[in-house]
Amino acid sequence: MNIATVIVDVPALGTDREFDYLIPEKWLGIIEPGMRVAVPFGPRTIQGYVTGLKNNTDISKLKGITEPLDLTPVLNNELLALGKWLAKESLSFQIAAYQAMLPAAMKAKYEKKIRRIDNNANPVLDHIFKDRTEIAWDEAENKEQLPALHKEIKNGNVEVIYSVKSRGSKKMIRVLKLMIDKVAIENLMNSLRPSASMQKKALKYLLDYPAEKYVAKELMERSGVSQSTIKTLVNKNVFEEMQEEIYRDPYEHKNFVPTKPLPLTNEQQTAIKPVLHTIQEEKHDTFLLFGVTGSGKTEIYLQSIQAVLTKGKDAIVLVPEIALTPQMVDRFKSRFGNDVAVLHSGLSIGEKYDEWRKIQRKEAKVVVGARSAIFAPFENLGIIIIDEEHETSYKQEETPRYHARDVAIQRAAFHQCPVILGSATPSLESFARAKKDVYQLLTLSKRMNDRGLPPVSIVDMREEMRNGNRSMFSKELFEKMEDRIAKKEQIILFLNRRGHSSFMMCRDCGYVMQCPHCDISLTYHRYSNEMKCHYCGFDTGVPQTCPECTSTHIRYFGTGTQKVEEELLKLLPEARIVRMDVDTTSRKGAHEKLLDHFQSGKADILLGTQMIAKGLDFPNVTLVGVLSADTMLHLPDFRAGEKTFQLLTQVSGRAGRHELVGEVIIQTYTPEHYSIQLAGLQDYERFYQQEMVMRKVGSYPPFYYLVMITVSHEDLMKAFGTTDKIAKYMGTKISSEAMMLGPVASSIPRINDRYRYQCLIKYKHEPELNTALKKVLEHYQKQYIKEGLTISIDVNPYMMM
DNA sequence: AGCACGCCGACT
DNA sequence: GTCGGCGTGCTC
Repeated sequence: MNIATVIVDVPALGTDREFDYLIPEKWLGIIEPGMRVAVPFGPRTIQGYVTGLKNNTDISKLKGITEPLDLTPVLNNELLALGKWLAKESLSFQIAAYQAMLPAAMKAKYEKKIRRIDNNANPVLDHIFKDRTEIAWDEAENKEQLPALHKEIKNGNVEVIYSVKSRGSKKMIRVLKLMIDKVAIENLMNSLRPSASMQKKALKYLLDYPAEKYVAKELMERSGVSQSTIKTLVNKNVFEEMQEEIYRDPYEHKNFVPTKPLPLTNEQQTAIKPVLHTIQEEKHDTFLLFGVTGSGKTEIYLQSIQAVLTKGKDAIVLVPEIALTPQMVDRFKSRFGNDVAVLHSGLSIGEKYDEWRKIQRKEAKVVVGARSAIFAPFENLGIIIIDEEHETSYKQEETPRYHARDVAIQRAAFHQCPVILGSATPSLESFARAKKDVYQLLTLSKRMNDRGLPPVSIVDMREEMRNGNRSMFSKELFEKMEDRIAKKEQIILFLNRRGHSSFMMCRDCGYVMQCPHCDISLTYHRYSNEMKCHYCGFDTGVPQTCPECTSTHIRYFGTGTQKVEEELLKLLPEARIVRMDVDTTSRKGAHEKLLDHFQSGKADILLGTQMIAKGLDFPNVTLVGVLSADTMLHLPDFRAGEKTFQLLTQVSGRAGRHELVGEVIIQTYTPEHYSIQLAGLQDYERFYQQEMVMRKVGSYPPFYYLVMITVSHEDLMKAFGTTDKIAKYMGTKISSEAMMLGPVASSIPRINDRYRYQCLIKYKHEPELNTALKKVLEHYQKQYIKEGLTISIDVNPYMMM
């Protein structure tokens, strides 16, 4: 077994396969599948992943592996196979799959240097190198020394060297291990010359504070001796010097109050029983835990995990990024203490790497994290839990475009363990599967506090308008807000749009200010006093006069969180407001700070977008207001109704979770829409029935599977023409049962100066579809990548724009 | 993705 | 006649 098969770090079609390398004698038995290695590839050295070992190859001119980059494999056999499966399913490169499965810190960094190899006097090289033997390629490039160096390369006086640097930043600390006992220390002290006072000081410290190991820095500080004294003692074999890895613990300064399993209600007991049974039997099964908000799903997760840990196995809990609040993490940390690793996007690259290492070194048994935590390198997985399973953030929107739910089921089948999908508003796909007994349905219909769900009142804003109320708050909402503030209770206001106003229009000529790079109107941001594009980030000043007709009658339409905040300050000057949206939470830790502020009662109103809809639990909140329920409903997406229903239900669930009775007000211009009506009634079953009819009529999931092909190019005709050709080609490759829609311009026809066309395939069963799609990629990617054409294929898309 | 090899225009 | 443009094709 002296040949390794390697997937190299070159994301291209031609290189998306295994390459064979000879394992040099000195690495034999050391290099294993799943390790990262540095390998020569063409003229350079790059990173690769060893996928297997073998004895024979058809390749005659085999190169040798340069060196291993890991001490132990970073991917086990299960994960290696999973990556291969993932690449195939999502039509992406295997290397991209492996990279998505590992923390970003493991992505290779490359260094290109020029090394001097002549020994003769050479004025040109003497000038360039001075007294160094190596210089960075970039440096030479910046100083425009490359032409001269090229000549010297030809002359054989310098060579180009490539190296792979792992950015894996293990944080190391110098530790001194005590090698002699107390008696020996005393003997040594007595034998020292009187002038060696510093050494005596250090040794005295050792006697005063006995320990096996000392952190070098601490020892030096506390005993008051210097580096050189320590060095002397190391030379005298008092200490052995070593490096130890330390973890950056983002929760270092937090204390967790340990919690015990809570008694389960009858309903919870019934629900958890089949899960525990599956854990005992070590079988694979997928459960859909359908429980209204506040019905105690989390306690079921916690106790299922407890059962898994008792069996000596590990658990993965996925939570949507926006719900990965300190509140949620605390619940797991409190129950399982240091066994919990947390992975979310708020951590730095280094912190994420540390959490990952904790899992790999088997120091954590439970991981709570966002989407990518599904790849946690557990070897003995006992359960996978996906909370809020309907959340679209479980679908990765860049390659590899995978859905965490699919990966979870794939992994659980391998480990023969259960998957729990939990939600108060399951995705139609999952609920349909539960109805067909593909998943086992577990239901929690009662809230823990035995209160019904809070009453929801739907306010018709058209009616308000007719009655002369032109503000963004209906009479009912405003009165209730005044009432709550008077009672010192808290309010959550939800608005699904950040910024100030959604667009700016000239009242004289109707001009709407648009992004010059995207076909979308610019959003007015008051505080920064800018017009911003929410798609490409473009920003420009706010015009005082209409750029079209120079009129000064400019008006801002639509309402964003900023504008609501301003209005609130005017209407309820005594109210203290916390605004939470992308603009106020972009700074690290801001999210937590704002929530703490509200939690501790330092604010009366929490105003925010999406991010406040999930998982938050504030006992003192008794009023939830949705300012405009329609913003989502009219998006060009067949899931718009589903998303609206889910969002309204989630937001409503924020009220009255504890002792105080809650109330919800939904403002809308389309009160008759079934998504809004049924969200008001909190009737998921009926919503499901109704929505399924719509899906059936429209031939959408869960009745059909989808594949979306999006083509973009700076030239409109190029984008359209290519899409058209692809659509025609794919049309010939699918059966009569399937449907080919398009090409059509994307609903945002231009982003970042690139025109976008798309086509959609709807199908039930097409075994040859993947092969045909791969052909399309091969054909076009090869031909057009340099012209700047991009083709993306999204299997089971969630973003329809 | 790089980079080298390879075939056509403006210079010592 | 050579230096150098960037168009294909390969990388174990």
